[in-house]
Amino acid sequence: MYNPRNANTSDRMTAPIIVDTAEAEVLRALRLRGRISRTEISNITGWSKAKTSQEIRGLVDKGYLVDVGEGASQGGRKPRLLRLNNGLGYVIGIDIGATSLELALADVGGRILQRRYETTDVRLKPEIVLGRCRELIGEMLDAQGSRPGQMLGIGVGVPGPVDFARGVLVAPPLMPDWQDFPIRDFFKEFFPSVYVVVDNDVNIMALGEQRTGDGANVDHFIFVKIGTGIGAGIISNGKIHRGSDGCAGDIGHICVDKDGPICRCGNSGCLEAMAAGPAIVEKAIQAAQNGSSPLLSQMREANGGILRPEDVNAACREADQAALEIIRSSGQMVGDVLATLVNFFNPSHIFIGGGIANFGNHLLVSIRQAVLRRSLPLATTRLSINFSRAGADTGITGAVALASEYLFMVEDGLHYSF
Amino acid sequence: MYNPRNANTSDRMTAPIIVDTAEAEVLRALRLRGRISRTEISNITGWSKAKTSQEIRGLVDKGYLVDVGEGASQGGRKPRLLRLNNGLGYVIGIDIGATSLELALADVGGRILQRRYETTDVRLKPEIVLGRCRELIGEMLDAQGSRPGQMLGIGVGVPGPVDFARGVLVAPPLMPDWQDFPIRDFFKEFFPSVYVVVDNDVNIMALGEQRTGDGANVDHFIFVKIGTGIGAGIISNGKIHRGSDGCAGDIGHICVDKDGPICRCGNSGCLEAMAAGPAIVEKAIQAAQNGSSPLLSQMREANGGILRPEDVNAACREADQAALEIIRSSGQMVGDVLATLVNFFNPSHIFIGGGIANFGNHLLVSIRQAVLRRSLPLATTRLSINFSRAGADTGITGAVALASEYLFMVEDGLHYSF
DNA sequence: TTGACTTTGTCTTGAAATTGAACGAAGTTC
DNA sequence: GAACTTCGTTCAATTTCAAGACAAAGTCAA
Repeated sequence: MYNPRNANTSDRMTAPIIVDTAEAEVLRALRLRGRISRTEISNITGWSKAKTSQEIRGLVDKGYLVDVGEGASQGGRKPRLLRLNNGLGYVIGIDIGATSLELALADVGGRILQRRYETTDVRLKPEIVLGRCRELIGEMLDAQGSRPGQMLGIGVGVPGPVDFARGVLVAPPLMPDWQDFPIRDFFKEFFPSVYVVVDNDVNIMALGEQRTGDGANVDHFIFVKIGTGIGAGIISNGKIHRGSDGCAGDIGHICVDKDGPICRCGNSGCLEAMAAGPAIVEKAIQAAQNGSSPLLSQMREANGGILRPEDVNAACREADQAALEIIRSSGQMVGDVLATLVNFFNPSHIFIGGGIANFGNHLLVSIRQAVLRRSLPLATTRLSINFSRAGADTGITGAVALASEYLFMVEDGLHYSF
Repeated sequence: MYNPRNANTSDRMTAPIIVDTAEAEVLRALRLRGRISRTEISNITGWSKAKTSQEIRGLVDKGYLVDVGEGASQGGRKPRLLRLNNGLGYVIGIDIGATSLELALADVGGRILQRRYETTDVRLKPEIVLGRCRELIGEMLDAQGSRPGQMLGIGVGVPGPVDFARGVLVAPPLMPDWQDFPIRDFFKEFFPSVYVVVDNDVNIMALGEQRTGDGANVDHFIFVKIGTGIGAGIISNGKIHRGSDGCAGDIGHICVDKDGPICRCGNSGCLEAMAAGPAIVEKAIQAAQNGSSPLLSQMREANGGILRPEDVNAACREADQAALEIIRSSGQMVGDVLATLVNFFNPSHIFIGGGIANFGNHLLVSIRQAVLRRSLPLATTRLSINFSRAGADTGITGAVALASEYLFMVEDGLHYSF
């Protein structure tokens, strides 16, 4: 195991672009709109036209903003629209899953320009997995014809509890070798001028939903990932709620049945052990064996004795009763837990994502039913529960968003603008 | 029932004292410390000594701040300490419980100067209960020798879900007649220049814990009230989390046993129906009847056939096994729910308050055990679970804190300073 | 006691930040 | 095509702010 005493983990994140408070406000206004005129910025910030004009000239001179032509007239002279200079450089998003590795190279506006996908095993040593990430980053930069210094930031999502301030994993059940491994420094060694942000995989999905999905402008929502494990990303007041130890949202090990099967965490009857991907497969195999589902049995034989969650999904589409019951039961367990969380947290939206998220409406309906049955009416009348539209892309989108989140930093070091 | 169409509910709260951004910063620094020198304010705000001096002169001239003499020397000239001018006026805190009414008159610094306590029945019409509050406020002001205009704000805590922005109760199970009743306007009619803030009773307890209890400087905590009902106040990032409909923290109706007794909310096996005061009494009566606790039986006879939660508590102190088991079982149910919430929210502290909160360590120990057994180690290693030190005073303290919370308002109307 | 050194708070002054108003450019509307 | 709008810049006037000088009050050690 990695020895943390040898690590030189940098507790302080450094952003590549330092701006002053006024510039940060312009950038914040910019993010609200995407493309924006000077007059609009003046209205949003409350500054005089003179100051706004001057501030923007500074930002354009530094190359952070570019003029992108005229906008529609409001009854007078057409405004000149500005946006972030995409030529400023690139950011990298990395989504590390239990069995896969996904990377994207994007411009500072968050538009993805290149992607890489590979299968891997996260139980391997971090040097191996992250080393491969470094290689792939190099590949993408080369393909982009990038000059040194054009890569500005890296956002990494990992499937385990993260101490966000230090950027390390803490007691990750899935990947014990990663405990306290200084992910940030590992990348910084190769790309010294780049800042690196590490977060939980579900948190980045929530961030992705907020930035590029239906979570925009939603104050309070929960993003639930159902895949090999189950986890939640919490947006409270428009910001990720990480809790006091950075492990908020770890709902996979909530107890749903005291007499349930033993989970890998040691307890019995955890939500994850009863409703996530492996549990679904397990039940499907039983159904295939005991003859209650000839279809699943047939699929299993065709697959060489193996069943995957996708097969159960396919069986659902064929209206296979056993498969439907498996999914319905998973949805109900997830929904029962969510009902508790809805009463407690009162979000306006719940987004479901992860590998199981494409399982069509059977899953969604049973989740909704369970939540509505057990939550307070006041909390559910305006509650929306839906799949994340970004689907399988939510993770990588969020990783890119995480990277661009900390691109600009206010000089006092306390507040992040973007 | 009150007809909301006739109401003229003012959606916008108006604070009696409007300050500019700079003044608000001084007041914020003041709240951090209580009494503070100009130099300290200069350090906290980052302003030059000149600006600080000038800003404070303005606040002293307006009468908001007063000089309270010299502080201890730091090796040179003694600083002159400033604090909020308590002579500025009074605030009123009102804590409305299911069966009781508690009011306090405090100075703007939150120091309670007078108190009133009465039993009532909250199921009565709001005009009756709130009318009595108005009378008691008048009494206290008279006793204080107050001039008109000296009362600045009222903070009201009510036992039900509150739409905080509008200051009205929404679908309150305990008090249906209060639905949409314009509490704010009811007081404003009598005290026109006063602002009124209404919030859930548990939220104000959380606020009280944050202001005058052990919750100071704690970023994320949950305040759990166990009394006639069970509810939670959530502090996320130092602020009350009210959720998207204002009903966050309503954990009393989380299901702990699908086959449990019917709750007044209509569902079965709610935490509140199984572990709160009435359930404890119910179990105690059974124990008294079936002979498993001679002590409880004896107490019941002495009380004229009635048992109260306090009696069960007293029996616990006498090591009565049946009583201990009742409390242990309540604690475990509360703890099981809290375990879920700890995994989800990852607070660093949980404070237990309400009528059952004086039940000594038996309750606390069983809650702790249940939480530790079912929560993630990472979330519990630094978690503290304790009774609220303020005890029975947390509610009224919080109501006063709520009133003083919105005493000063920044002129842009968006940010509250204090 | 005395003299050197600190801390606190005020005041003055010059520099920097910010605004208001004027103005030209560019469009719309009737 | 005249009158009115909107957009953005320029420049002088004003406001804001910080640095530094200074006086007051106090500590500390010889």
